[in-house]
Amino acid sequence: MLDLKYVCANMEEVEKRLAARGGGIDLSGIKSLAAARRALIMDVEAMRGRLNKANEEMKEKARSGDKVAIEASRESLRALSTSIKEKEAALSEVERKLEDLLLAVPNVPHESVPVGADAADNSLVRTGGAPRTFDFKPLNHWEIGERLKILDFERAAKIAGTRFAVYYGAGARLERALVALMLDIHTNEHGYTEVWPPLMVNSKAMAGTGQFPKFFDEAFHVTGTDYHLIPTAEVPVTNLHMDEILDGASLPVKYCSYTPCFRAEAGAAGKDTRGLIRQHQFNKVELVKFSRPDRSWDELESLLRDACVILERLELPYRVVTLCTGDMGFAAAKTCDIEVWLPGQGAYREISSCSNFTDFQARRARIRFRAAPKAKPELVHTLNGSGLAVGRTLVAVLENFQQADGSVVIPAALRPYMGGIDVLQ
RNA sequence: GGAGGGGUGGCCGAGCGGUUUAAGGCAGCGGUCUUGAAAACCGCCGUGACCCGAAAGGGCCACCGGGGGUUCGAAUCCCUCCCCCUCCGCCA
Repeated sequence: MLDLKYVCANMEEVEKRLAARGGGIDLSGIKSLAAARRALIMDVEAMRGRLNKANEEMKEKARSGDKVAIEASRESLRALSTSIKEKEAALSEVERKLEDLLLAVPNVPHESVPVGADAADNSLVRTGGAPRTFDFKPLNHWEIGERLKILDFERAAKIAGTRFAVYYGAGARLERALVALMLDIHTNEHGYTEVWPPLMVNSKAMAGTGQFPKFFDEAFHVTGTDYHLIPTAEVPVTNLHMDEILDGASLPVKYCSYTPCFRAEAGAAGKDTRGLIRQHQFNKVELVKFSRPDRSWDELESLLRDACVILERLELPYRVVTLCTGDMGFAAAKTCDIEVWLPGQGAYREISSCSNFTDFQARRARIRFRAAPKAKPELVHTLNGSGLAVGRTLVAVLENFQQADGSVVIPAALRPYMGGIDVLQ
């Protein structure tokens, strides 16, 4: 959520910068509602002040036991009290409308974000590692997985549906090894605290990070409850500090969290229908940071580096791109994607998305900090990024380390986690 | 699932319709005293919206788990929801 005062004071500027995201965003309703709100607040406060004063006098009358005087005042005070309630009802209606509008407005892109319409306009930051050359035609990961009998999409469809997978044997082990490797690196080397959160959250948490109300249909919901399956650990972990005022000295707070993630993929019909790339359920190790506002852009850089380390340890070629205005998510001020090279597809595919949300989520979830012990609370900046998407990492390992005979070599960094398995065959 | 007991400021804890501008204590901050520290004493010590002001600051209103109601007036009474604790039942 954007700051109402900032929006009203910089209407044209905000509209112009939001327009770069594409899709018309009309802020005019916000300005008029904000003015109406201010007028109503002034009215209500003045009336309440009068009522409070009159009640002080009532207190005196009650003490002196002057029943006649009390009865005389009662009539007019009842009328005042009633009109206050009416005015307050009007005020809360205006505030509700205002909030509905504000909750639907995306974050303002940072100055450094390239303006563009879609993924084609994203800008390359750098590449890491070079794609290996194959002297045979590299297979897709689902072909490799099915041949090795470690992936089974048909039986997954039988028990669940499309966009699910079953892993067997060394495949299941590989998924688990990747999770362990990622968590070990982030906790031991990068200073993150591991978090194991609930996999279902309430709608307040979903609103805090920006999934609700706008993207309700992209999540799975538990019928008859206010529980919603998390689409990413970002949701429970960021909202851990909802309604809190953090000690400035504790920042940055850095969490990493392995969780399954659940996504309805409502708008993705026909996209990546085969394989592990786009599943209703997938594992992810997520990095989440709470930062002082003046440090958040540096924290985004280090978050990005922390995620890249995993790819480097796994000897997987990747590149980093900055998403353009048209390709960014709703809550982000800036997003850098890490894309891994997939020889089976002959393409770089997203494996991590690292974003600075500035104070957008913090305002929704009321996550603040005090710069000094007696200072006024300020909103923190929240950041997060995948470190990494585990299923897609497994895809990358299978495709990049496949051999001509159909086997897959386990990258050295992963072997300690594979219980003696060096090659899948 | 059943039966009870609770949710008050960073924490503990009073309050049970108008002496509350939320008592008191702890922690924290500033000061006096002291060579220094401790102790003692004094002061400060919540959040948010809105108004005035260039600012420093001042004013005003709201907030005692959330929402609603009764009343001239609600932390206090009523309804409802949420959460926590204890016991019982069931259970991975």
